[in-house]
Order: sequence, then structure tokens, then C-alpha cells
Amino acid sequence: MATCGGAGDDGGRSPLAVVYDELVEVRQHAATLQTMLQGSPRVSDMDARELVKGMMAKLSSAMSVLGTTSGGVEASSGAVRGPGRRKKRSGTASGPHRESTSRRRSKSPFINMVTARTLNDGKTWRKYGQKYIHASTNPRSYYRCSHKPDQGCQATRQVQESDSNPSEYIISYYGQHTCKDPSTFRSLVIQGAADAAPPEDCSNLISFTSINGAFAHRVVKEAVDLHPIPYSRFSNYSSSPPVQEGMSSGSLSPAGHGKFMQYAGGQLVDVIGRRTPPLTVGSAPVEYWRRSWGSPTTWMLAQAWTASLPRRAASGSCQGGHLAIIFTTTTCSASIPDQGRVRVPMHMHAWGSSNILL
DNA sequence: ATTATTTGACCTTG
DNA sequence: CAAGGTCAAATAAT
Repeated sequence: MATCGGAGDDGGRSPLAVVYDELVEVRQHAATLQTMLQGSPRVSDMDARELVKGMMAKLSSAMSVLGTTSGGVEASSGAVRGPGRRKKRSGTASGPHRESTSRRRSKSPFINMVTARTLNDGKTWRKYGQKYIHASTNPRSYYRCSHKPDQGCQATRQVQESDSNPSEYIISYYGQHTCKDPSTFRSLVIQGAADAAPPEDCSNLISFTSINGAFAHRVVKEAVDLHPIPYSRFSNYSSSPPVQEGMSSGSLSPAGHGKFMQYAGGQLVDVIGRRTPPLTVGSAPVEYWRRSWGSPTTWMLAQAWTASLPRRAASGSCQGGHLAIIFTTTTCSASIPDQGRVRVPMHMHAWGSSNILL
């Protein structure tokens, strides 16, 4: 969590000016650190010294380039070997039209650039591309935060092995992490939910009921179909779901029923209910439910998904009496008649109980 | 089996 | 049009 320095606003200055100032600041910090390490005799500090040394060199280099407009950077682009026949992408014709979603970063906030000897910076990243860049012998790798799918975290980074020093990586960070470590998520306990009476209005609830030991789900009311659910990402979901007013007063979770998912404002807000063996429930992104609403696909996916929860929700606390919320990202697949095997990214919440938490 | 990475195609920008 | 950022099918890793 260190890396994302506090960048801030950049007013109306040019990007280069901003970058340059940042570099100046980083170099100052590096210099300070260097000084501090000077007097330390500990062996383990050797690495740090080496690192700082590299930082200083790179920063100075970068600054000179930015400051003088020309860096005289030249290199031969490495030969691109290619063991990879790949059929041309079928798109364009009938495939899902590429919406006007911009593919390329237009003006992402530049946070900072560091040199490091390891790719591990304490964050979880997912690599999504690699490219040989002009005038650089080593390829540049593109990563995005692993929590983009489930939490919509927009942070990305670019990693490039230093051309001059093969043991170093030059890492550029873009955007800021808005994600939270799922393991730190606290559970939400809602008093009285377990024994509460069913809500009067179930129009926005999806019920998962345990039937003969197997989970099935059903729509509590058809109304869900009626009021449109915008195509919004579940990632908008807040890690601290709002406590429904009605819940504290015990208006949800009817006896005999398992769990409910609740929509509000066109978006999945929460899943509420009480624990019933085999203990779990979950939620899916809004668009998923919308897509396969009422179809066999929904059923099967829900079943497969639910069945897999105990295994996946190892991090969860599902015991006791009330509610616990676990946040996990995974995918679900199921064999659907006429559709083959369907895989859908899932963003799961599991509930168990907890007299603890929150 | 599921999840992560690789890598050529695709796309936007300058 | 070139450069580079992104997508996603194929593939590797678990």
C-alpha cells in the first residue's frame, strides 16, 4: 500500500511539469533515505543501498530527459519471436459490438514511477498485456488491479525491465487503488433478521430457498422483471452496505425461506437473510441476473454457484446465527441445455452468521 | 476442474 | 500511419 503516493491535483500545469515535479520530490526522498542508510552498518541494508542507488540514477536520467526535451534514447527493438498462430478475431460482423468504450488510456492520472528489484509491491495485479516499445529492448508489461472485476478498482501499472540494469524493474503506477482487501471486510450483523417476518413488499427480492437439500432459487415476485435494472456493474457496490431500514425493524427474512437479494436504485444492494444449511447464498452482478432472468440458465448457474460456495468461501465465517458477509470473486460455470457450458464471472457474497463482527 | 498468462489482433491517439 | 494500450482466444499454470 505504500506505493501510491499522495499525488494530488495538478491544477492546470502540463503533464510533463507535473511529472518532473514528482520526480524531483522522489529524488529528494531517495537522497534522504540514502543519507540515512549511510551510517547503518547492517548487512541487510546493502540491498536498500543498491536500490536507492538505482533509484537515484533512474530518476536523474528521467528528469534529464523531461527537462531537456530530448534524451537521445536509442535502442534496437528486439526481435519478436512468434510461436503463436492465432485466428483472426471474428469480431466486426456479428460479434458483440465494441461499444464506444475507449480502449486506450487517454489521460490517466500518473501517480509515480519507481525502480524496484521485485515485482511484488504488496498489491495483487493481473497482467493483461505485453508490448515491445519503441527504443526499448525489453517489453513493457501491463497490469491492472486484480480487484477491477469485483470492486472496480482502476489502478494499473506498467512494468519494464531496465535496459541498463537487468536486475531492476521500472514500474509506473497509474490511478489509485480504490479496492479493499476482501479479507478485511467486516461482516454486517442485522439484529432480528433471522426471526423476522417476511417483508410486505418483496418486489425487489430474489429468494434462495433450500428445497430437499438442494438449493433452488425463485423470484419472490415477478415485479423484479418489471422495473428495469440498469446495466450497472456490481463493482459499484459499497463494501459497507447500507443497513436497510426495514431490516432492523425485522421486516425481512421470512421463516421458511433462506436468503434474499435486494435491489435498490436499480442495483444490487445487499443480500440479506439467515443461515440455513448448507449455509450459503450469494449474489451475482446485476447484469448477470438481468441477462438470464427467469431462464433455466439462471437456475442452473445459481445452483452450481451456490453449491460451490462452501468450498470457495473458506475465508468466510458461516456459523452462528445471523449474518456475515464475505466478498469473493470467482467465476461460475454450468452446463445449460442448448447452450453448452456457460461461464459467468461472479461476485459472491456469502452469509453465515456471526454474533461477532461489526 | 478453475484461474492466470501469453500474444496477435484490434483500437485509439497523436 | 505509427506507436502503444487493450482485448480476448489460446495456452499455461494450479
